[in-house]
Amino acid sequence: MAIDEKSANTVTNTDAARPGDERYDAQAVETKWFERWQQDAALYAAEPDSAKKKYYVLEMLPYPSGELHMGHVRNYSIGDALARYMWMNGYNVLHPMGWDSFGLPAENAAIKNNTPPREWTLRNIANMKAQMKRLGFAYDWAREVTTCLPDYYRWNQWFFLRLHERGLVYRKKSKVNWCPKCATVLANEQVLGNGCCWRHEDTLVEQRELEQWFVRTTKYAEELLRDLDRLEGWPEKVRIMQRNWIGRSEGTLVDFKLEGNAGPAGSTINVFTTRVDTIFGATSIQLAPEHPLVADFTRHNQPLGDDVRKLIEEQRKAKESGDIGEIEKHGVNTHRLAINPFNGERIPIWIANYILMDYGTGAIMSVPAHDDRDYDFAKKYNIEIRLVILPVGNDPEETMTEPKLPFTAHDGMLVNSGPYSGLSCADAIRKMAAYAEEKGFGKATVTYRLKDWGISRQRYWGTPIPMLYCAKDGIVPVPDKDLPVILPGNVDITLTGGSPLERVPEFVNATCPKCGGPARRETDTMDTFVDSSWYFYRYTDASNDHAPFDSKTAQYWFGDCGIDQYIGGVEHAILHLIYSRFWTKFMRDLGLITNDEPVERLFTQGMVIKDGRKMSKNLGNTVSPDEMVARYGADAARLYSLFAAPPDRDLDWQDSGIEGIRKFLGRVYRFFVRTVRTGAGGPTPSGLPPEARTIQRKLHQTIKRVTDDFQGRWHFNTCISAIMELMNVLYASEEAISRGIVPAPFLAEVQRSLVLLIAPFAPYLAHELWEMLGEKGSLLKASWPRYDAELAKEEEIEIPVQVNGKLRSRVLVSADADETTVLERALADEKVKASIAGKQIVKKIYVLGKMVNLVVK
RNA sequence: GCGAAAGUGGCGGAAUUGGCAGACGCACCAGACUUAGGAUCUGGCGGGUAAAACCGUGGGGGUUCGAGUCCCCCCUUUCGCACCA
Repeated sequence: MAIDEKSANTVTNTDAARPGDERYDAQAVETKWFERWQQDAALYAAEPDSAKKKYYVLEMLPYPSGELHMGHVRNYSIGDALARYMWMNGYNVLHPMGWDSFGLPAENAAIKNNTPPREWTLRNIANMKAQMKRLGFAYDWAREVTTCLPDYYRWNQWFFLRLHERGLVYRKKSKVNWCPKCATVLANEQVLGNGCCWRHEDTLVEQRELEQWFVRTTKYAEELLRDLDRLEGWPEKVRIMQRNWIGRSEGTLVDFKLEGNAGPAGSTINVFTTRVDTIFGATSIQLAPEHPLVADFTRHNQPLGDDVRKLIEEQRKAKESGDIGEIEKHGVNTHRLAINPFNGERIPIWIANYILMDYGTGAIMSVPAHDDRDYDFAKKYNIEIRLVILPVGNDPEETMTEPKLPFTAHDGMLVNSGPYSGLSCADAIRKMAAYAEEKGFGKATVTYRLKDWGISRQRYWGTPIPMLYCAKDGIVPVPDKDLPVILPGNVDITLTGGSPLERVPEFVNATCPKCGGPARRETDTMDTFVDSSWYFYRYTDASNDHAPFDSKTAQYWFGDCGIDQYIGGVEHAILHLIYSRFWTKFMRDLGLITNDEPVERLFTQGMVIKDGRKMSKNLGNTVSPDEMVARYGADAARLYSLFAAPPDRDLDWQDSGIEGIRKFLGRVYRFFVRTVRTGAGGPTPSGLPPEARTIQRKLHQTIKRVTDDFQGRWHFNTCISAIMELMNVLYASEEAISRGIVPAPFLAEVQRSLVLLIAPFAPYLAHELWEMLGEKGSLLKASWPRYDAELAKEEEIEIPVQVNGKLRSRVLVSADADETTVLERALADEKVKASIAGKQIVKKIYVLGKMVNLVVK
């Protein structure tokens, strides 16, 4: 039946022959409210207001692929429920949305459909925005950020210039994936497991060295690591992942001189080790195949050069296929010697496939007795294994006896180590590092796994890097006044080689701002992670055209601790969230903001699974939000995505489940249709009849459960169960209600509270019911219901009685009954009597309000 | 290999602090209403039994009056990291 205000507000036919026919027409109701909401653009607007407490709730912005998927719906349903809850609690809520709209898929789509990336992207945005609006998400669209538009990306360029001024961005040669058939650069994701191009499955991808721009994220490595301890509102999992990614490692750098004429005169091999205490046990040096010295060794040694090339190839393949770590260890002996600076010993220099050039110094001292990998290698090539650490421990049997090799524990004692013999490992590390530093051949140091961030992309659809190359003045930054450097349209992005922008003379040819002569523009664009590193600051002041944002405004919304609640997928635990943290620290040092961290609380929601696998287009097991909205309505789709599992866990999508939610919404609606009496307000009378008291108790229990979950653990699935239970109680009381036993003002209070409770989860239905109740004000401005602990209390409770820990009976007692009374009642119970007959009670346990346990013998 | 999370009915899941295992929902079964029911309302629903007893939270031990929850060992799944020197 079609819903209009008239019929909804009328006392509905309780004597209808077929009560089930009062069906909830979700489409009609949702369309009505959808249209109303479209007419009020400022519905969810927020402005800084020092009189109110702010709350910044943010969901990760989507890539505009064209369609929302269920993962999005779930993510935004969580954030929207929270935003609405905070609104109803009187907070000044900032809840924005935007588009992470640069990136490769737009270029692929352009090639496939012959559509310019910009057009394709903006069309997708329009579609997804419409989907979001139809789902009823309460975003302040006036703050929409679209990263591919010049009013946003000009500030990427502005930040790039600031980084450049501070030496935080630099140029370095680096390897990129290059497909000879495509004649272009590939992203890592476009290189298949077998090392071939995704478009040419028979063509091996090559590595090419190109000059690229790097952001010096490592400058903040220490702070990024240290501040992780402060992020108590983040999942431990994410903090661990970031800690591992940063990969701080304390150790010692030691120079080994080359003997005789090995290598260029006076050259040394710089080794990084965390175990300098084992250096007297070093029996070889191992170099990464790509170590710079290797070229010297192979220059006049053809066979060695061939072997090294094999090692390089092996390593590269293993890295690409992801099973580096499992490949068989191989190496070649250079037959050169290096000198251990601690004891003057000559040890052979090898080149090995298990040494990585991009960690430490690309060279290690090999101590087979005390390292698993070195041990394997030494066994294979018959290199000496020399024990220099003995175990010391609580067990005298083990102490100072020869351990099973390799012995890798680092709480032992040194032996065979000259003057250091007898020291503990920890002491030896300190003393040996100090000695190395004093003698000038080494020092204690810290290395990180974290690398500087390469941001150059040989791609079209990204932010142009604002740099110029002048024959006379070299590398020259574009002056601020010339920003933005606009990304040209009408660019041929078919894969014919090189960066697409190189083929646009109007773009490439520029004038040097220093000398006025001709200059060539940088044709690489920025990694899209730059866009998402600071977008949430832009939301605070999205249309600012003279700065990325106003500092004061940003300060209001970020406060000291950042975004109050950030919600997104765990797949962004590392890259996006490390870059964002870096960018925040950089902006703080720039004086733009005062917070040290961007996000105070982070919530990572689980994936949406169907038929046991992640929902994805490739697997063909997707569920379309549009279809769900058309069949069940937005409320049902949202409610189900919250009901089916706790939000931090994976959600197993079942079509039959959403059906159940649809029924529930109808049940709520029908209850209102049958029971709402207009003008039934007024204070709830005291001394309610028992039928009403039952409802009141359940109501207050429900408010408590839902409120507690919002405040704490966010298990919205149990919130919704609680509301369902309340509905069940109301249905059970329907006779009392229709007979007028439940006082009308109290019933009105129940109805009002019920609407407020479901408002964060099912806004369409909530608004319809709110109106049905005759409420005029905005539902978002209504106050969240409060519970009264006294009213929530049960008057009578059922106490289970156990005998020897086994449930034997239950007794009903008043809630304030004391121990004596409860035990008396328990002992008087027939079933209890029967099970303790002939036995002696040795102990009586009563847990207040919980249970009785009688221990008998 | 290292680290993290998880394992509960036919299914999704509840049990927040050591205290009635299976809330809520799906599916299923029965009843009511009905010209009709794929609507609606009500009831039932871990295994087992005539009813009880008894058994039951991946497996095995343990602590406790009492364990899904705590401790030890093991198995499985998922995720992250991984020759990181």
